[in-house]
Amino acid sequence: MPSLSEENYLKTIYSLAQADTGKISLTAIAEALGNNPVSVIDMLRKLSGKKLISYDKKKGAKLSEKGTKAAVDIVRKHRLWESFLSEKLGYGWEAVHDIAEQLEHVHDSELADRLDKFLGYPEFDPHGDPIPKANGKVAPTSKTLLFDIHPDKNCRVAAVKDTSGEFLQYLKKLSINIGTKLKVIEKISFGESLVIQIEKGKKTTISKKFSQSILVD
Amino acid sequence: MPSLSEENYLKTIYSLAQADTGKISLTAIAEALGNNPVSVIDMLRKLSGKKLISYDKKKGAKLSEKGTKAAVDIVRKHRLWESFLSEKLGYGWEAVHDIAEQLEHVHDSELADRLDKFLGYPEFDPHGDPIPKANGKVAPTSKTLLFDIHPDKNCRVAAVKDTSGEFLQYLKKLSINIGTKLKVIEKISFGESLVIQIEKGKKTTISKKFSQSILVD
DNA sequence: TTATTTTATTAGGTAAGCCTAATTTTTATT
DNA sequence: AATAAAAATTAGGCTTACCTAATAAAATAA
Repeated sequence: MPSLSEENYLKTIYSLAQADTGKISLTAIAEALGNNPVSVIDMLRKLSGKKLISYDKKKGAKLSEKGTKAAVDIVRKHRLWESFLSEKLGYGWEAVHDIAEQLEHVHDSELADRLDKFLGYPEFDPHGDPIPKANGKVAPTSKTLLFDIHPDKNCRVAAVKDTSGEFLQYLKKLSINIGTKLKVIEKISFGESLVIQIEKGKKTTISKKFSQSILVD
Repeated sequence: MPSLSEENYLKTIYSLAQADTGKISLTAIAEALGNNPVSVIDMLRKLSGKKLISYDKKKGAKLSEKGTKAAVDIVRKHRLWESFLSEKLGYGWEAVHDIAEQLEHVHDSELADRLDKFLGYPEFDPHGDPIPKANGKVAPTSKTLLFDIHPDKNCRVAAVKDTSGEFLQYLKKLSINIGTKLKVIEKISFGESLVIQIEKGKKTTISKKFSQSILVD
């Protein structure tokens, strides 16, 4: 049984793979987890040893079949718990993530399936992400340009189309990462800019060009 | 915020205090947790440093006000989750304990209260134990040990003092649940065992130890 | 009271999962 | 190709929460 840390690494590698931004490098994982790359290399070796991933300096990290299974399982639990927190306990969508991050690590062979049944087999979590089925099937996520999102909708950064330092620097400055949740507040026709809210915090105005370089789902 | 381990120590000290078997010694705690007494002394010093307990070789361990609060909070979460698992997810009462042991450590300032509300403010968990209220009040248990019941008296299983899988498995085998009606047929002085009748059915001989792990009213 | 057993404690060690500092390797720029 | 920058890696350390082995202190039995 993977440890809590191992599960978090698997989950992170899984979402980086989903985001499809090419090679999953040490630094990408380190950044996503807020860890030091040194810690990451240790863990990748451990996960390799357990045949949950393959890792190669050149090719980066990649989940094995076994690792994918484990990761999807965690994602399933995460999204089911998010649904529970939102639908049954009345939490707002911005609150559910952190609690589900804890709940997803609870181990029991029947828990996810019972919860799924109790919730009426929901298709999507409160953020609109598909909930993996018990058999491991995940509905494909269609990615959209941030620019095309309608106001008041919540979304999650899935990928970026620009890899220039300038662009990434700006993302960093705004604390936007893969997985960061955004809400489109307003679309300003004049000047074609967008007002967005980043995670739970600050509202920021971004340009059309910028919003067309970010893919969300 | 106490760590997972710290929380487990607080909870253990709390239940040893409830059980009221005198001094809460190092070895008693070690036994309850399945740890080495050496590990226990380390942790007790740590908890003392945090003013969650007092510890003295002679007097044993004792929760401070702050520690009691923390312990009751964990017990509240544990019993609420047990109720959820039993009532909403349909788990059997022997299965809920282990899962609740994991769920009780999920941290969120509102979670317990929201869960409580969702469950309709239940008074007792599936094992018949009172669920502490949000203000920290715990209903007193006016229950008697099955062992102390006089022959020929009828009683009803109200709670169990042992939540080990082994014990609960045995209860299951005897078809004893919360609410099951028992009649004490005979108390055998030699060997200190008890002959009881379960519901209207079979007569069974049980050990002193077993009869001291069942609370009836 | 002395011997024995139980309980508490010290000393030192381990694994997991992090870290900083320094170094090597790879990639990008001039 | 030479140089600079970025990424990967090694070496060594830290904290938490455990452990064993050895010793001291206290309680119990002879």
